[in-house]
Amino acid sequence: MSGKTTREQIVESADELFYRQGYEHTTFADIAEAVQISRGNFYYHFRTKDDILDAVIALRLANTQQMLECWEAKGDNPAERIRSFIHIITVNRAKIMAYGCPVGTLCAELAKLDHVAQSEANKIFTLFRNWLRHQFALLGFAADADTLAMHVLARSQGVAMLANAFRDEDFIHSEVDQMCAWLEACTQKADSP
Amino acid sequence: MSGKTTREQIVESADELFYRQGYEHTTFADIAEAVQISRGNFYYHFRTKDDILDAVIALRLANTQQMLECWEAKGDNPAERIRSFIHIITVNRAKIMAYGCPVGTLCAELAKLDHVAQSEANKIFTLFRNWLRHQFALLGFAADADTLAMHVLARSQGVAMLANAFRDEDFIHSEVDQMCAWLEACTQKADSP
DNA sequence: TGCGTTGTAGGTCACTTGTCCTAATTTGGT
DNA sequence: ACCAAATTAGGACAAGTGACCTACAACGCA
Repeated sequence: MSGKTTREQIVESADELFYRQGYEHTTFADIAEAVQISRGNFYYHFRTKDDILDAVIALRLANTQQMLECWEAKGDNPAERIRSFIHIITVNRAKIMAYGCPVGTLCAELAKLDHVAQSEANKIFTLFRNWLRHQFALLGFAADADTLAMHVLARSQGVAMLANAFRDEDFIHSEVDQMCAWLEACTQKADSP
Repeated sequence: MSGKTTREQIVESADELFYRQGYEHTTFADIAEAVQISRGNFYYHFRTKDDILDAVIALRLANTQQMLECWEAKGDNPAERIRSFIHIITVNRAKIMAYGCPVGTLCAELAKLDHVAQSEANKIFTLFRNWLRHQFALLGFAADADTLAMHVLARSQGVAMLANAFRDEDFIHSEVDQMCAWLEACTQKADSP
């Protein structure tokens, strides 16, 4: 059908299901039905459920890395790149209102399960963190770059959390606008001290 | 032993376990062991697991309501009360780093499970939201009171989320300080326009 | 064509989970 | 002391889960 291997299909379906239903609540039967293969079959591709989780996290890490590199490659200035990050929430608002942030909700779930893959999932956060820190450093905030990066990350997470709870699209736009205004004020302060 | 009824002990233990392990991952056996009663027994007190969840949410709603009323009763001005809210994160930082925000993580989990108690759990958020809105209204932000309330709520959620993922206490203090400074700037702007 | 590798299907197994039932025990009022 | 109600203990049950196994089909290569 599609040019993708069965393994890839499993990982992508699991990725989507883990996002929509959570890791623990997603069963082998769910994934098997989504991929339209026999239950027993995909023990050929993955030995345990944790192995699937590892593959899903690896996929998300790769996709995130790629997205960040894509933004990096574009000729925009760092401020514009940070705005791209902020607008992830706007672009994905429908899914975020329905299921929350994929990164945040996964890390939160794994923390509660005290799962071994916790640290691996957190690397997705670290990817964003380091990338944002780099952008802020380019803007001249050498000392505060990491603090600013964490600040942007935190506000995005908070917006995703409440947008999910209240299913409020106006709130998303309001907060995104505020964050962009804050960023504007930041950069102006850095330009003319 | 303690003056509490078995039912109260069950609800309190379930409350703690749901927070630490999540709702779905907590089993009847877990609760029974924590309360030191027979598994079969507490079907006398609760017919289903959902019933326990309802009771836990009701308890959290009551506790939250009481905390807010307590702050309301104190002679502090509204700005000081909002600061009390912000400092919940500081006071509970150990648990938040370990398990995240009790309200946020529960709402997020129930959203993924598409659970019927979703709307009930969200009422805890609404309690905070309305209370914060009221404080901002008292400060003179009639039109923007709700927006400001949601803003404070969102930032707190974001801090809790990342504090949990990165287990970073310094980050908590840094963000709390920033929020207090932001609040200070807000109120000064309102006082002398 | 034949054969070894790769992939798939369906069934099985041990275990856990929520739910329920019944018998025993405790408690409180008379 | 006695009895009815409230409470508890322990086990039973069906459903669902992750994990595993073996037989069969498909494919590539000689």
